Parts: sequence; C-alpha cells; structure tokens
Amino acid sequence: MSTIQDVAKLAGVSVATVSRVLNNSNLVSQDTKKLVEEAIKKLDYQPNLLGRNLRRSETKMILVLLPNISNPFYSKVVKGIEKVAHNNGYNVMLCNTDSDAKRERMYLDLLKNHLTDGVIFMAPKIEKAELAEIGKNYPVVQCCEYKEGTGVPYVSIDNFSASYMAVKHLIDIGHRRIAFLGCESKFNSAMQRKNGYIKALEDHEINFDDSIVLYGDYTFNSGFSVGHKLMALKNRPTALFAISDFMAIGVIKAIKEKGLKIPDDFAVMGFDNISFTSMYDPMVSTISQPRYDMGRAAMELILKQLQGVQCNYEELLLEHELIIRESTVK
Amino acid sequence: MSTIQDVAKLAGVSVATVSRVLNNSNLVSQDTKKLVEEAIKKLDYQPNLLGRNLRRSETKMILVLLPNISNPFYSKVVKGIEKVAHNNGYNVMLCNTDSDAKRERMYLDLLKNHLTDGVIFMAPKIEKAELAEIGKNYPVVQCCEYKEGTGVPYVSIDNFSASYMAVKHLIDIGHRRIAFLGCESKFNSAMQRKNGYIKALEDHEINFDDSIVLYGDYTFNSGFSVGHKLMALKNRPTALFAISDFMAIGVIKAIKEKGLKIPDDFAVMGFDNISFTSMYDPMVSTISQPRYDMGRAAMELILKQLQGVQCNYEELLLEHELIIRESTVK
DNA sequence: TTGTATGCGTTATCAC
DNA sequence: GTGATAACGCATACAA
Repeated sequence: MSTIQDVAKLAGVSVATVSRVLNNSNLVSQDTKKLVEEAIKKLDYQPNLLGRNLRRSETKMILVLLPNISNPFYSKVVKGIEKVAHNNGYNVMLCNTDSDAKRERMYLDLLKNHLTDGVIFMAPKIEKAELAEIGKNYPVVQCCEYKEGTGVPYVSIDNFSASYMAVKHLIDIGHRRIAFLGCESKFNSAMQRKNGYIKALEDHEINFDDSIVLYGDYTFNSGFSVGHKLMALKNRPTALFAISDFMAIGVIKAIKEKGLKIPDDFAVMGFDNISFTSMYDPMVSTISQPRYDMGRAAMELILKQLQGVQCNYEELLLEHELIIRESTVK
Repeated sequence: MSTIQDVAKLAGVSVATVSRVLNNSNLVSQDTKKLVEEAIKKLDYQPNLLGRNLRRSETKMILVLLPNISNPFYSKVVKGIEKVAHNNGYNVMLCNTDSDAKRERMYLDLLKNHLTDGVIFMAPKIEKAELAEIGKNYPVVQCCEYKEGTGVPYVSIDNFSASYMAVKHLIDIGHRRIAFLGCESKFNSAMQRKNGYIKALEDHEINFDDSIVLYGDYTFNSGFSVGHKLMALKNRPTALFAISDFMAIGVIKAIKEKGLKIPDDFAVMGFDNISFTSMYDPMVSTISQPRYDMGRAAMELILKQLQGVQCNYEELLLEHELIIRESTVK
C-alpha cells in the first residue's frame, strides 16, 4: 500500500506537490502535474482518507438514523438524501435504530467521535432536551417525523391537512360513520392526524364517537385485529381511516375474511402510499408524501449547516397528495 | 472540543496514561485511573476517533452493499450482520448500489481509502475478476447472491434444492402442468432455481414445456403482466412457481382479476418469504431463507478475515424451509 | 510554481 | 506505573 510519500519520491517532487495535484490545486504546472499523475497510476496509489480526515477534521459522511430499513416508507426518502449527498461529495451511512433511544445514542457517538459530519433523524426517539443539545453542537436535521421546539430544523408534511383531506374524501363519497385507526405513540404525526380526523368530522357536522376511535402500532397485525374488533361492533361504521398503510391493509384483510365487499360494504383509507398499496387486492387509497423531495430537502438543510449558513432554523412542510384507489372508490 | 491533551493536563498525568485509561489497559493504578476518569467527565471529553483510526489504521466499520434497501428481503439479513458486528465493536454502513457496478466501485473506494475495514456484498454486480482482485486485497464476503470461482467466501442457501422442494410441493398436491417464472439475470440463484424446477419435473416424469417458462425482473409488475399472458394461453397451466415473492404476488393479482380462484383453479408458489406474503390475500406459499443467520454468518466470516484467520475460503449453504400457505393449499 | 516543516489526535514503543 | 516521544498519512502556512 503506497502513500503520498512514495508517489512524491517516484515523481521526483515533494509531498506537498502531490497533495496539490490530488486536490486539483491550480497552482501546479501542467508538466509536474503529469509527472505526478503518472506516478499515481504506476503505483496504483489510493489516498488514505484517514489522514485527510484527521487533518481536515471532517469525514464527508452523513449519518441517517431510521427506525428500520425494512419499513418501505423510508427507501425513497433515503434515495433523495443520497442523491444530494453524492452530488456534493458526501457519503451516507444508514443505521437502524429500532426506535430505541439507546441505539440512537450509540450511533450519535459516531458524530461526537468525529466519524460523521452530521445526522439526519427520520424519527427521533431521544428526548427533546437531548435533541436540542445535539442540535446546538452538530449539524442535525429531522426528516418525516420530528419534535418541535428543539431548534432542530425539520422537513415533513402538514399531517393535519393530509389527514383532513383523507377523511374528507371518505365523507365526499357518502360516508358518515367513519372509524379512525391511530397510534398512541408520542409522534407528532399521530396526534396531528387524529386532529385532522376530528376537524373533518366537525366541519361536516358528524358527531365524534369515541367508540370507533381505535389504536394500533403501525403494523399489519395491529390493523388486522382492529379490523376484527370493528366487525363485531353493534353500530358498525362504513369506513375507516388508518394512519398507516400497513394497518389499513390489516383492516382490509380482516374485513374481507368476514365476507364484506370493499369498497361497497366498507371503505378504507391508508396513509403513506407505500408500494404495497398498489399491489394489494383491492388497491388501497392513501395519502402520498413527497418522500424523495423530503430526503433531498433534508440533505440540503444539512449541507447549509455544514457550510456554516448559520442563519436559519427552518421548518419545511412539503405538499402531500390524495391517491384514490379501489379501497374507497370502485 | 477537548482533546486527550486537555484531559492529561487537567488530571495532571501524561497523554500516554490517559490513552491507557481510554483503552482499559490494566497497567495503570486505580488512583490515577480515577483521576483521569474524573477529568474526562469534567471536560465531557469524547475521543476523536479520526486520530485513533489513523494511528491504528482501522475504522471498525464494515461496508454492506445491497441492491436496494427497499427490498424487504434484505432487512433481516442486515439485522443479523448488525448483531454480530455490534457484539464485536464494529459498525455497519449500509449502501444502495441499485445493482449498478459503477456504484459498487464508487463504494469500494471507501475500502481502498481505508474508510471501512471490510465489505459484505449482498449481490455483487462487478465482474468476477474484479471481485477476485478485491478479495485478494481486502476482507470480503458474499451473502445471499454470489459469484463462484472468485476465491471470495459466501453464505447462501442451496437454491437448486430449494427450488426443487417448491416445485415438488406443487406436484405433491396434484399439479402436473406447472409454469415457471424466472429471471434472465446472470445471478446464480436464478439459474439454479430454474435447474431445480427442471429436475423436479424430470424426476416426476412431467414433460418440460418451454412455452410455460416465462421471465420477469423480480418485480410485482413483471409478475402481473406474466400472469395476464398466462391466462391467455390455450393450454393453460394449473400452477406456477415464481422465483420471487413479488412476482408471485403479481401473478396472483392478475389471475384473480380474471376471476379464477386461488388455489382451486390455480396455485402459486413464491420465493423468499418476505413479510408481505403473509399479509396478502391469499397468503402466499413460499420458500423461507434463514436470513438472520445468513447475515450473522457473513459477518462472522468477515471477522475471521479481519483477525487474520487466513486459512479458509468458505462456502456456507444454510437451510431453507418450505412455507405452505393459502396460495397452494386451502 | 515548488519545497519545508508543522500539526491534526491518537496509540505504542521505549525508557525510567 | 508512568512519561516522553515518535509515528500514522495527509493538507497547508510559510518560505523560497
């Protein structure tokens, strides 16, 4: 494994000159540049970035913390992040946190140890104060899920409006008794989506009924069991809005098992527009988030911080979209 | 940001001693150790691993190259890798290659630049010779998909037997006219699965019929269009084995659209046992790979290489399992 | 335009 | 047990 020294020796120049060639400095003559480049090729030299990183005290590496890579929602967000990162000479390090604050802290050590230059949280679990503290000392951005009042910028959607739009769609196609399937997590989005549901009912003079407000944990299984509970109700609703596609699919499966027809007997709305929704039978109506753009925006916010554009704490809410499919309209 | 120097000064010892404490060297007295630890706490000192990495010329970081994190197949494999990695003080860096050799090369630079200590390929796209060359110079393991004859160890399953088992299941439940949905990729697994199909037919005296051997690209959409083609055939098969669950689901959707009942009119087998198979309606019969264990084994092979257990080029084939669900048996 | 020399933060070798 | 000190590979301020 050859070093910059070897190259210098072979090319008959100093290491400084080699370094200049490596970094495209324009204050090096064409002739010596050629000389150096030949030496590099001859030795098959690859710079040891550990040296450079230490010297520059940066790694050109961004940490992305996501609950779980198996969640298909995040894949496109990551693509967006990667796109912008690569365009700017950064690499991305993806890490599973399992929605566990301890694991988040473990990975945050990479930041504190100077092994990554910044971090993008997809769904921070650590406490507000902790997040705020990190945000004060390092480049940090929240993407998709976020905590407010931390001073850490975020990119997301307006979950309240999105939820409102989803429920209004159910109302528009004639439903008056609409169940809600949420999550009792502390995630902002879960609460905002519930509030959107309530407001939509209110605006259309539908009474809020606590008995058809149910909770799951974002998974298919939780949706499935809620679906069965629903079918056992005396005054059964005719539609349901679930705040995750997986739960929506679980509900659909349970309802189909009971022999009901979707959407004729029962309509279901999901949230996120994961790819499965268009593979399912029936295809699932849902809310689409601009995932790729959210990823891009998040990475751009990190870059701003890295470039010391100290200025602005930003709150970016991008546009969502209603996707109407077979689970609500034939 | 304080350094080891600051700690040394505050504790009134040399940097060497601080370093010893940091690395749990046992040749340091309890008293001084306490002194140093207090200083560390007081300064909120975090070691800068860039220094350590340069000095030790290792990063305790492993690169994992996978086609796409959106493919749910890989999530559990990654979990297995992470488990073993963390137990041994390593971190894992996940990277999307989009099945593109260029992107693979880009990420391999991280290895050549000493930014990661080893690499696990989930489905290498680079040429054999290239892979062999990398394997000669760095710790490398192939996991799941692999190329033979490169000298690079791998962990996988016996795709031939797995496929044979899948087709035999269809034969066992009475099918004689069984379509095959493969992929024309150069992946070993694709070919072995086709061979397993052929052998199973042969062993049960069923004629191989080229007209019901079809190809897709692993995706739902390709399965969907093949499903429609299938339904248009004059001498329609009664069952199909797809070498990916997504394609199997695509076929199922197409068949249901034509009004056929599954499994009564048509049976479908998938491959991989992604979680979506047990959410679908019908739930999909498939072959389960020991994904978590494959990940663990792969990481263990990397560790062996890292520890200089130069010895053995290994080829590990773990056990698969037949999962019978509604798409083949009521 | 090029070379010399210093330091980034750490570990490890060698003295004591 | 502990302390000086020399690396690790590179980038850069300064000199020439």
